[in-house]
Formats: sequence, C-alpha cells, structure tokens
Amino acid sequence: MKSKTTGLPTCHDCRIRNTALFGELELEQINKIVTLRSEQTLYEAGEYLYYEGDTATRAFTVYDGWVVLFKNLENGERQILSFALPGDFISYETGRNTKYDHSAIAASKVTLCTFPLNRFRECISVLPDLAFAINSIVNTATKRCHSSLTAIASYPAEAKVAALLLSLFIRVTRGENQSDCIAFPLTQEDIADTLGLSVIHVNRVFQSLRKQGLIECKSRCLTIPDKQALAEKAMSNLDKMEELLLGVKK
Amino acid sequence: MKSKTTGLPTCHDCRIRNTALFGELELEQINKIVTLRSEQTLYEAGEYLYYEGDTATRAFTVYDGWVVLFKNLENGERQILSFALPGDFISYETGRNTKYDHSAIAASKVTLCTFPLNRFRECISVLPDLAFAINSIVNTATKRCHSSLTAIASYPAEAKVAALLLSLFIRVTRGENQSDCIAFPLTQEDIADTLGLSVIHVNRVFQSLRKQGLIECKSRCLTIPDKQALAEKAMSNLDKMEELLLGVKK
DNA sequence: GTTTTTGATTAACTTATGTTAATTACTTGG
DNA sequence: CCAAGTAATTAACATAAGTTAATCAAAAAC
Repeated sequence: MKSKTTGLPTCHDCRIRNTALFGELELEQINKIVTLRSEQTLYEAGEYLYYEGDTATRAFTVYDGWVVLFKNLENGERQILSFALPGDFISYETGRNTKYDHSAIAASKVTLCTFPLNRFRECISVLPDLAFAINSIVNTATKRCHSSLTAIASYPAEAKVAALLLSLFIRVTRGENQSDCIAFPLTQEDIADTLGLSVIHVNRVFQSLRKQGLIECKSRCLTIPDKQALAEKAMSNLDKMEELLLGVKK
Repeated sequence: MKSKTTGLPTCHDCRIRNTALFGELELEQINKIVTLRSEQTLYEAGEYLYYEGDTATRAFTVYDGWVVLFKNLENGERQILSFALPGDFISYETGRNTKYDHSAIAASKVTLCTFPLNRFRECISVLPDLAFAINSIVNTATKRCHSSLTAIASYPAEAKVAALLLSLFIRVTRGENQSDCIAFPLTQEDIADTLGLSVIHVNRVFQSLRKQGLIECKSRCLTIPDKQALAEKAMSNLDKMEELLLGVKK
C-alpha cells in the first residue's frame, strides 16, 4: 500500500477552493504562487500521511476524504485530536526542523494537494497576504481545539457525542440544510478515542440518541434530522457553531 | 479598577525578549518594526483583558504575571483553556472583524506589552520573517492545546493534575533545575476549571501528591522536588515536555 | 485587630462512566 | 459464496469522580 501521485488539476477552478487555503486569496494572487502546490496524492484508508516525531516537510490541503490526526499514548491507546475534511489545510509548520507532535492517517480514501514547506518563505515574501490566509486557517483550527477541549473537559457523555457528530455534520454539509445522510467513515471506536470515552459507553449514547430520534447512523452514513434539537443536547448554540466551524464568510 | 498605561521600556534589552515574539528575530530586524508595540499596560488581579465575543484589536506579550484564558459555559461554570505566562504572545488574530472565542483575565498583577493588530499587515510586508515568528508561536500554542486535550480526555485525575503542575513549573523556570518554590497564583478551583474536575477531587489529588512527596504547595507557592518523578505520575516524558513547552532552541 | 470573604479540607453518599465478557451483525478478502 | 475479521450491541458488575454539607484556615477588608 503506497500513496500514489496523480496529475495536477488546476487550482483556479478547484471544486473546494473557496473553503481551502487559496479561498482567502484573489485569483490574480493565486497566479503568483500557484506553483507552490507540487502535486496531488492519493492515500488508501489506513495509510499514514506522517508519524508523530517526523520532521515536517509538507503541508496538505485535503481535497477528498477524511484524515484523522492523533497521538499515541504510553498505554497503547490513542487520542484523536481532530479530523481534517475536504478543504482543510493541515500540518503547516514553520522552522527548519520542526517535528510533528501527532500522527495523521487516512480514515477513508483520501486525495491530498501537497505543498512543500520550504517554498512558503519565498511565497510569503512575494505575497504577504498568504501569511494572513494561513494564520486565519490556523486560528480557526485553534478555536476548534478550544471547543473540543471544552466539551471533553466539561460536558456529559451524551453532550460530547452530540457536539462531535453535529460539528462533523456541519463541516461536511457546510451549513446547508441537508436532510439526507452524509458519508461518515468513523467507527464508534474512533469517536470513543476522540472524546476519551469507552466504546461501550459511546454505544450506549448512540442507542439513546437514536431512540430520541436525534441521529440516524448505520453503515457509514449519518443523518441528523433536526440540527437545532441536537445542538441543545450538545449544550451548544447552533448559529455560533456554524459561525465558528465555517468561518464568518458565510 | 482600570488598566494603567506605563512608560515604554525599550525592546532591545528586554528581560524576556529571548522567549517572546521578538526572540525569533535579529536585532536589526526588530529595529524595522519596533514601533509595532504601542505601550505597556498594567492590570490588577481579576481585571479582564478582553471578553469572549469582543472584536480583536490588540495582541499582547505578557511581560509579567499570569493571564487566564477561558470560556464561560451555559451552566455558569467556566472552562480554562490555557495560561499565559511571561514571554507568551497571545490573542493574535487575522481578519478585520474577528471575534475572540474566549475571555482573558489577569490571575495576578500583570504587565502587558500591547500590539495593535491593524499594524501587523504592513509590518509583515516589510519583514516577512515576522510572519514566521508569529506562526512558530501559534503552532507551539496549538501543540500545548493538543497536550491538554490529550491529558484531559485520557488521563486519570492524578495524572492530569501532575501534568498541569509540571508544565506550569517548567514554563516558569524555563527548564532550569530549580529546587526553590515558584510563585503560583492559581487556586485549586482554577485547576479544577482547567482539568474538568471538581474542586473536591482536585483537593483529594493534592493531598495524595503531597503525601507522596511529589509536590509542595501552600500560600501561593509551588515546589516540585523531583520533576522526573512527577513526570512519571503525569504519564509524560520529561524531556519531551520541556522540548515542547520551551521550544527546540534550548 | 476584628470581621468578612475566600480558599482548603474532610466525610458520607451518589452516579456516570469504565471493565469484562459474551453475542450478534456487518464487511471484506479469497 | 464462504470464511475471517471488524464493528456493534447487550448485560452484569466495578470504580473513579461528582455532590452535598460542614468545618477550618488564611487572606483581605474594614
């Protein structure tokens, strides 16, 4: 199983450009630095993008599929830190010898646009706005991390699961009112590893949320019939969540 | 109680420069942009730096004292996200109308260097390295957030408390072998609010850690006689922690 | 220096979540 | 299409951490 390099579709008419790194920039700006992207790469589910401790050399935009970012713990367990979905820009590091503090693995078939880190310095000299585009993305990631941290530290299990499912649903549907199911490649164990719960307890919560009609989830498909209702279970404000997760530019 | 502006000590011979924003830069570079800093401001313990929902207008370097960053929860509780100690650069936001996702409050008397956000764009045009200095700081903050998240989600209470106390101790002493106590302005309730534990339980853990001789903590003073021993309780590798918390340039 | 407030401590009791173990239902590879 | 692995489910039981309540100690205010 080896990652596979594909051709180079253009960034201008990219399906996900509005939500990705270049989404912050104007077309003429992208022209200046479009050579920054070196290639598109394909990963199979279960394949590693990089390992904790590796020296960072590339950043990625997720073009398609789900990526899991996680830490391995002393006791053999793992702690999932976050999920990267289409449009997300990850693993941007500054500094010549910076090491990743976490590993990344494809949760499904994944297509990535890769950006060699050593080219960012020159690109930012040419186009300082790129620095702001990146920083805006990184700050959004930090805010998401703050939200997870808050939920994990303070919410009861049902609210944790509700908040996680809702946030993933919002990110995938980009806030559209979608009554269909979304493709959902995570197992209950993944969710347990994200929220610091046992698989058994995640299952209990799933049963309960299903009985309440708040979620439908079977065979890699997730439906949320009433986002507002689930947001209440998640002890969260739906509008605030959408603002945070999708950025202000809705 | 109103924050007070003081004179403008020079940045060149700043006591904490090596560890702060400008620590990443050369002296001649700082000269280019030293006017970025507008003033030093003094806050009393309990005073707010800013509130969740405020539009971000300034970034800060903590010159002296401890700052608490936190979210208020629906149920009246609060979730502490992180602590900012001398040398830390906080609340840098890109974007004209970005709002804070958390509040910040002085945990002790605090002196801050303030930087108006609207001046960063021009400064980065002049000195692109500033963008990398900032990004390096932000990425360190993200890694710390990953560590807290991991501890809070997966560790038992004793390890959570051990990890938090040790990380604060390391940051204050900058990894020096210090057998004396450090000034420690946090209450057990602050620690409970950080780790998502009840005050009662934090107290139980304190008693236990004290009986094991791993910490001494009374009247706003904290001593850690054996960092290595506490690191084991914290389920952490001491060297890795110091590398992460202090940056690689030790 | 006394009062008031805030923070720390202890105990008794409750509960949410974890653990172990066994069964059933899906997927996936051959 | 079957076999083998992976994921979901259920039940019985164990425990870490929460809750309530009361006391004590130490700051801070007057």
